[in-house]
Amino acid sequence: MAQTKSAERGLSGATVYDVARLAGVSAMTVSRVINGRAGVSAGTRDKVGAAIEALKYQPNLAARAARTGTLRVGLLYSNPSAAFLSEFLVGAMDQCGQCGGQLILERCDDASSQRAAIDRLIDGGVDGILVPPPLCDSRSALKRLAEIGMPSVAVATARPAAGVAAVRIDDYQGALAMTRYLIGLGHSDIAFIKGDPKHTPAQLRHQAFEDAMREAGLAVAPERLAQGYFTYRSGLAAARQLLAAPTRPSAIFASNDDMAAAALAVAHGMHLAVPGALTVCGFDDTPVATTVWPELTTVHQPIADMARAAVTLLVEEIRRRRAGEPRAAIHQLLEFTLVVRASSSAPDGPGHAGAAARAGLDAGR
Amino acid sequence: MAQTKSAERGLSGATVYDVARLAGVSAMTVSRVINGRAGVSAGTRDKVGAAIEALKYQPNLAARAARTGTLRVGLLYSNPSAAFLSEFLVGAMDQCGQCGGQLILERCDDASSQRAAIDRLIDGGVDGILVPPPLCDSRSALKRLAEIGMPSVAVATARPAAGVAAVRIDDYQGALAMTRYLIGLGHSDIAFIKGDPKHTPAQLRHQAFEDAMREAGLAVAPERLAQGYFTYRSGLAAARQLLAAPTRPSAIFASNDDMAAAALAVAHGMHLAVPGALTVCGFDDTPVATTVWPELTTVHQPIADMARAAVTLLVEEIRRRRAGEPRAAIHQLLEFTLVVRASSSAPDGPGHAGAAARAGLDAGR
DNA sequence: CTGAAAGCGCTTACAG
DNA sequence: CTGAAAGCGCTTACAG
Repeated sequence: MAQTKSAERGLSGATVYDVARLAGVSAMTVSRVINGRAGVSAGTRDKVGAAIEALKYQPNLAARAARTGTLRVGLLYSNPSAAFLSEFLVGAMDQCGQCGGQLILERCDDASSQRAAIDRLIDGGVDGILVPPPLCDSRSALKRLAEIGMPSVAVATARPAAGVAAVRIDDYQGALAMTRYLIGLGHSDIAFIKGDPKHTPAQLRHQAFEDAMREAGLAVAPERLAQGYFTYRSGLAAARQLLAAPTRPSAIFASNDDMAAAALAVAHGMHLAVPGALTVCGFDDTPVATTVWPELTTVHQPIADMARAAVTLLVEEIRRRRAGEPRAAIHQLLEFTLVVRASSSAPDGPGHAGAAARAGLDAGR
Repeated sequence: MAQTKSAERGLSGATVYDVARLAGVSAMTVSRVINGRAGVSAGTRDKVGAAIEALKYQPNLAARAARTGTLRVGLLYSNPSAAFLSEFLVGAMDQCGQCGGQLILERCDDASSQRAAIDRLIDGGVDGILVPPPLCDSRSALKRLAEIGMPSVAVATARPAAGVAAVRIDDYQGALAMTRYLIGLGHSDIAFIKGDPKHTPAQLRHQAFEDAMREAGLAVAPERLAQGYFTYRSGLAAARQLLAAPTRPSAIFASNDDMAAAALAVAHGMHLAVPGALTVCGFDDTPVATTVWPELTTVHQPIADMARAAVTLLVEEIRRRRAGEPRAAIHQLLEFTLVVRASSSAPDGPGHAGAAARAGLDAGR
């Protein structure tokens, strides 16, 4: 029995006491160094650091949690895309693991069950709550969390409520970059599929599209705009409508990947070569972007990193609450990436070569 | 400070001692009842149970882990579908939470990094490893885990290696049920898109299709079979090939949802109404099944439940190893469900009405 | 700047 | 069938 002890605790069974003995200090001091607390001389700090290295010491998170009280991080999720959820979970678990926190999942499907789900998390003793989309855009959910003073972080909402911490990319800049990229390729007649107006990113993405077009001196005719709702099916209808116009656009920018995938399906149905006859772009870089063919040019959101950042922000808010300090409510912006894949190219259909020529972009032909 | 104590531990700050006092027993006995250990009289058990109820007592997982040594469950994942991963994570985290275990994720992208990923998990001190697809079909990964005597559970592999515990659905019965359902609808000319031959479920699903057809006295012409690789793109090519045959089948059964979604896209491109002119079915019930339009009839795998079962099996294997008992290597089969959605119906194309009539199924027209 | 002591809530031998 | 005691590895007041 006794000989299995070290095996049960990974390869290095070292404890604070082993480190303390080797470094010639007390366990207390080791603890102080590990937790980066002030009031340790540089020399002592180095000695302890060396001992930790030598012993390959890793703190026992369970023991720490027993003393400190485990940080319980609640995650309120609601029918999100599986792609978003899996990446988000990977990032959140990773960061929770780093700080010995425990992640507790609670699902709520419709708005009416939000309150119940929040109550279940509270009953479960969570110290703070992560609110990914689409819940992060729900006024009532956020309001309830604020009322009970629960530390919380909204993730990927374009216009976070004041007073609530948030992590997101800049949807406006992302859509601006995509539109400028298309214009740079030589497209001047670009259609846009709008997202669900209830989700805040939809508005910013649309606004950025219009602004980038105006900035380039390009017009956006009403028939180049279609309303979608972020679903594949709504993308099907929107793309059919856009491509039924008397003259066809040379590119379609859909405000998420699901709708872009639908536009691709409609284009194939009309025997339009993508990207030759029609360029199609999405937003989010979800797995569907690399599932469909050709793979989608899109804007990548670093979801796992956003989750890690959200956990870090939440832990800080929890600390502040315990210390009696006011909320920090930091809004953190992460970098997006424009990912160019096979679904976009310079326009080259019969009606578009001229446009490209006018823009002086196909001089090489 | 002291008054925040109970707040830090959820609503009920009760400990074993509180329960013990109320029940008039010792903390030890409470512990025994909680852990379902034998050697407690029915009367005592009831008293303790009542006290737990009254105090809304919830065991402090961190404290338990500090004493027992946290169970560290490794999850070796490798570029799986996001849909699979998110559901799997939800189930695995849930079950790990129940037993105070900690889930540690390790990603390995290609076969060459498998060994390194396994070593990282071992260095991280995991007690056992969960192996979801496609890694569960990797001989080398499983062999390595067996060599070092690491308790492990393969998930969703159709033919688990002997000596390794496994959780799965019966792919053969699932594909048999789907084929019989199509035949029952009146289809007699059914095409099949095979999956990646490297993945074990692919073979069983194909075999079941052939067997169900034979059982009904129906022939499967060579041009009704196409090779796919579980990807959307391979499904596109396979469906084009199947639908280019001189006579068209009335139904296509793809051995996963991604390929069925591709078949749908090809059908739309050929202006074939689904399900009117062509029935399309998938397998797995991933989110794409409800993303595309019409939504796919498919076979549902209860992935979250499979993850829960896998964690339970793994914990048991770990216990056996610690107790010096031999591996149990249980193979657990979970129920699948045939989910009928809008992509399937009785055949009613010009060439197929006759077939249905012959089967006596459209007497109502 | 550093340490000896007490304790987090639970469970594991060991007794009865 | 039941319990008193010791201890998991860590950290938190309290001293110096």
